[in-house]
Amino acid sequence: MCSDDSFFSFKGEKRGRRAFYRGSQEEKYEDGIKWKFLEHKGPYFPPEYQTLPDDVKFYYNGKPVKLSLPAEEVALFFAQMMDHEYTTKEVFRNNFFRDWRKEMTLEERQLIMDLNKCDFGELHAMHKQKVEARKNLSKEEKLVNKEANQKIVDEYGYCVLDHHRERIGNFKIEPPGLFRGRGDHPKQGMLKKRIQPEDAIINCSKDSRIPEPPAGHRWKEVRHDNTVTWLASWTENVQGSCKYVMLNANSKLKGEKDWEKYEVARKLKTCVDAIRAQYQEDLKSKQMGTRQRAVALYFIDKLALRAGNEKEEGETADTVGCCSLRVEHITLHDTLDGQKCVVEFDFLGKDCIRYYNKVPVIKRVFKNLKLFMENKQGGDDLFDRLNTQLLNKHLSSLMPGLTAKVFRTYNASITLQQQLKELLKENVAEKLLSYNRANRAVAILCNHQRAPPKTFEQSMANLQAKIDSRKEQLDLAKKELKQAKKEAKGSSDNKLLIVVEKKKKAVQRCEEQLLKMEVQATDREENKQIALSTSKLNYLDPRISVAWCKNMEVQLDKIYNKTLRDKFAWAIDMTEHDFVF
DNA sequence: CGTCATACTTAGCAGGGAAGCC
DNA sequence: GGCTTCCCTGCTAAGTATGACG
Repeated sequence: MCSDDSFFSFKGEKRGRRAFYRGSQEEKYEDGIKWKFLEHKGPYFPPEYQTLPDDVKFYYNGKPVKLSLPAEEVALFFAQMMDHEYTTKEVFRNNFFRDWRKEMTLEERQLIMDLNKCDFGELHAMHKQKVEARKNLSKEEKLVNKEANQKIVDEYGYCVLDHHRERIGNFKIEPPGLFRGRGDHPKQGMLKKRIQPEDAIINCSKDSRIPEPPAGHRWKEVRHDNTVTWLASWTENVQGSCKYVMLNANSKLKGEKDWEKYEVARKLKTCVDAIRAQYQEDLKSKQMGTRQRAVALYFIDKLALRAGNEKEEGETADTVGCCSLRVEHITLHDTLDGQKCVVEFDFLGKDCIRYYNKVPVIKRVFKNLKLFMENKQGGDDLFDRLNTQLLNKHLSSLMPGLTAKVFRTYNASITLQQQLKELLKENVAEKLLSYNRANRAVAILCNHQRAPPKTFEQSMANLQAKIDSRKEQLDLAKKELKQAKKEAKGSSDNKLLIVVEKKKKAVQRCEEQLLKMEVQATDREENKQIALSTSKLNYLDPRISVAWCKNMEVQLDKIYNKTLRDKFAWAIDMTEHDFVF
């Protein structure tokens, strides 16, 4: 459907892909090779557990019990979380208690049989005290800590990859603790064990200085695999999944990958019409599987749903994406609020964020959905003949590199571009508001939510109070101006004329400040439950924003903070004002 | 051909510090 | 200059996607 012509050199781009390969030795490697040289110091391990002071005691059944070191460490994990709601949850407590008992000695295990008889009060109090003490450190003490941290970053936070010194993203091994899943996670409260060097695999060049394991330890393995980008990995015990130490987003390798992602999405732009025509056609297919695929694709395209891989039941919270939708997640309405063929979605997506939406769909989709739901229970798969592998196989046959998630990237970026075109404004504050509105339209499309800030109501009220007082001030300033004009009228006294000018300026300044605050209030209110940062970071082609800033004469740092400017350095470097996504 | 493992991107949240406010 | 607010950064969980394996 779409040819595989290279996507180099687009309008509005100073250079194409070559921008990443300045210098003669920096040509792109053969397929799958990620680097030729990689050197680093290995991951940084968290400090060992320090036993409790003698005066801080754990009590069981009212009696003080001196716990063994491993049991004590895990007890403290629980004690530290006691202000949090999930230590009251049944699943959390049970998982914790089961794993805690595994760390106990035989005697401890025989004694400590009931979590409800455990008193962590002193441990909890000690923790709170420590937090408080840390907060109250003097400026100098804080500076000392900061410098110590910086030393760790300097030593472990960088690697050398093909002649470039690069920042590592997460060079610290995750410390042990109690697993906190999102939503109703069946494994919440389980013990996330301490990782030892013996658990860690190191990846680096053969000819590099191999990182030294901490004294008295050895690595699980040292390998030299240049088809992957990670520097170290370990297996996490709660879910049994692999964790990786990887480069920072501002690295060349990550930037290149990011650029490629957006190029694939731009490629989709050139053939999305044909793909849409195709799935419209497929809605009529005689093959049930093809029709299901077409409906799923319709959702993914129109609603920016995620692909929806299968998940192992009981291992994670019950969340779904498009392909894994169940009958119980949608309700069909022949008519609703004056609209025809409305599908009501209600399901938990990634991170247990609720997706709730009422969407009118085309008739053929509606009829197919009715068919798919026939003779099924709520818990049955809506698309029983479809999974993400089948879907992606189909997509990659339509366009090289096309997968389900590309639609999210494409629709997010194209939405931003369109919205920015429509929302044209005069002054900088308003321009930024319209940028945020465009950003918000994308965040809504992608269902990027956040918990309303805890202090939201209060800070909103504070802002409103400020607006009110500024209004009063403005009224006053206007009156004064009027008065000054009156006095100056007919007079040629220069002093009076100067006063008039002064008052004019004051009114103007007041008006500007008022407008700024009102814009801020609107922006904040509209943003209450919406997270803009996720789409900015992951879905919006940065070249759109860079070009917009150039055209609007808005400083880039008004929309991108330092981290984002670093991450998108490639886009800042290559984008001209006439860039079109 | 389904299942599992692997690698990498996407996600929201907490805590701390810098910026903004009076 | 002290206080509050809010933004940034780090953290790590939770997705997507694909290739190996039996």
